[in-house]
Amino acid sequence: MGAMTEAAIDNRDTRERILDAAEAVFMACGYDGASLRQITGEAEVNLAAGHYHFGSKEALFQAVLNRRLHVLNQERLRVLDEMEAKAGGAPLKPSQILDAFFGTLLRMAIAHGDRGQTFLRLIGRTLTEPAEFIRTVLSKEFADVLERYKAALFRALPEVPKEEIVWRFHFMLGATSYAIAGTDTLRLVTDWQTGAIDDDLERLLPRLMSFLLGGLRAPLPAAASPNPQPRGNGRTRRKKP
Amino acid sequence: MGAMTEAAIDNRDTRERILDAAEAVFMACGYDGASLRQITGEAEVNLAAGHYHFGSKEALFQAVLNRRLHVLNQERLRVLDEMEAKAGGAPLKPSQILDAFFGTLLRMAIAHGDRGQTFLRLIGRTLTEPAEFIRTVLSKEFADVLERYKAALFRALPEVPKEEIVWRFHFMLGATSYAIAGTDTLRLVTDWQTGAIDDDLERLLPRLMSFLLGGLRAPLPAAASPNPQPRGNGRTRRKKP
DNA sequence: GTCTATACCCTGATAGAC
DNA sequence: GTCTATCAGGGTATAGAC
Repeated sequence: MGAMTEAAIDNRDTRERILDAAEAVFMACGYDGASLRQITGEAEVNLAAGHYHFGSKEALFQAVLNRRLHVLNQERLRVLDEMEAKAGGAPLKPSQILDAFFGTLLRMAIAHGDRGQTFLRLIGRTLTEPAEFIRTVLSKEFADVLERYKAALFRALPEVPKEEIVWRFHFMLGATSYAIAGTDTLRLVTDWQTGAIDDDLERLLPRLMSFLLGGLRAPLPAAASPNPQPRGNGRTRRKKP
Repeated sequence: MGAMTEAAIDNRDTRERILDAAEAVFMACGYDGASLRQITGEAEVNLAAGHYHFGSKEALFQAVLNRRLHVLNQERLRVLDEMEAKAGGAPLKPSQILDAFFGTLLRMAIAHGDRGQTFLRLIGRTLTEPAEFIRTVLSKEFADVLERYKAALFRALPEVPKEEIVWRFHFMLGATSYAIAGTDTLRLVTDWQTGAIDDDLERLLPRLMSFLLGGLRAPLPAAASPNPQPRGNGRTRRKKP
């Protein structure tokens, strides 16, 4: 403890500084767009220091990601645990599950202010990164959480085929990634130069949630019919037995 | 005409060869992952030929994209025109509009076999590319189509605020991009090593369509209340005045 | 006009001195 | 642990061959 020399302090600071700078630059430029020289320059450390502490650009990105994703997913598990405990064995409602998964994400981002927004956009961006190794990282980090949430959804919607639920989970992830990847993408659809992006972040949650719920609980597609004209237009609802 | 010298023929072939090779490599490696040397090498042309014909890697990518996107969006406009003509002034049904937009995409892909699948994955991948210039390209290419389809949706859902429709359009684009970006992403959610991906492509359309329709027509979120617990769980429907 | 050869500066990565 | 030097590979630009 008294052995906490200046060198050791510097070391810890170097690592943290690199992580912080990397998060900002990755966020601003994407994985490929960011350069190690830019990151280490902003962190005011030597170029090789990045390689010394993390080994490679990929590993650095992975470290940046995990630092945030881990606490998010732990929180997601905690919330789900709490809900299931409170339900005492009864299946949860779909709206509860979606809120625990997607709501936790957005609420954590809102709670952390600007930093949270950066983190949110980074995640959104990352979920849409095509690089192979990134999806490997993600699938590992998300494996537990997704398994738990899928199970919860299976129980919540026993009349919906599991295959269908998995697909719809996938659709929901896509919609959410797009929504949080930043307003850049939104400009594809709209022309508003909404300066009020911060406002919109708070409104995003209810908006997104009703969309996701509507999609998750939509009438099932006609079984195995490859009919190109879906007929599920009306308000037909699946009847309970 | 008689002046169609060998040089001119070679010229056309060079451009086409570069485009074809670029499409394949971009598709396989993503934008950043692909290198001009790899592309020109596979096309068996000189490295600088790419730069001569297209000016830059970005411009080449843009050319690759537009070649496919243009015909897709033209078809989308044609289908919408046809529907609206047939409706004779009456608003279209949301299901028709979504089918014209998303169904046209998937049906064109299915109709073109393997080539179509490549094209589909390329588009899905592109829609999730974070690079700035790519979204610039996309927003130009999609401007007309999105404007037309937004207008159609506004007319189809007069009781839903336009702002909400735009958001939901955005969500739908995200869900679809994810769905078609390839099964790689799907492995995040599922463990099935489904070899039958081709089968699934045909089933994707009805699946996706019911999800999107459900989301588009979902009950509206509680107006301006930043309540984190969305209550739109039941089938409450917005009343007409 | 088309295409080639070549050079320039950037990137990520590594080895070895301190 | 930290830094310097150096490497192969990337996109880009240009001068010159046909």
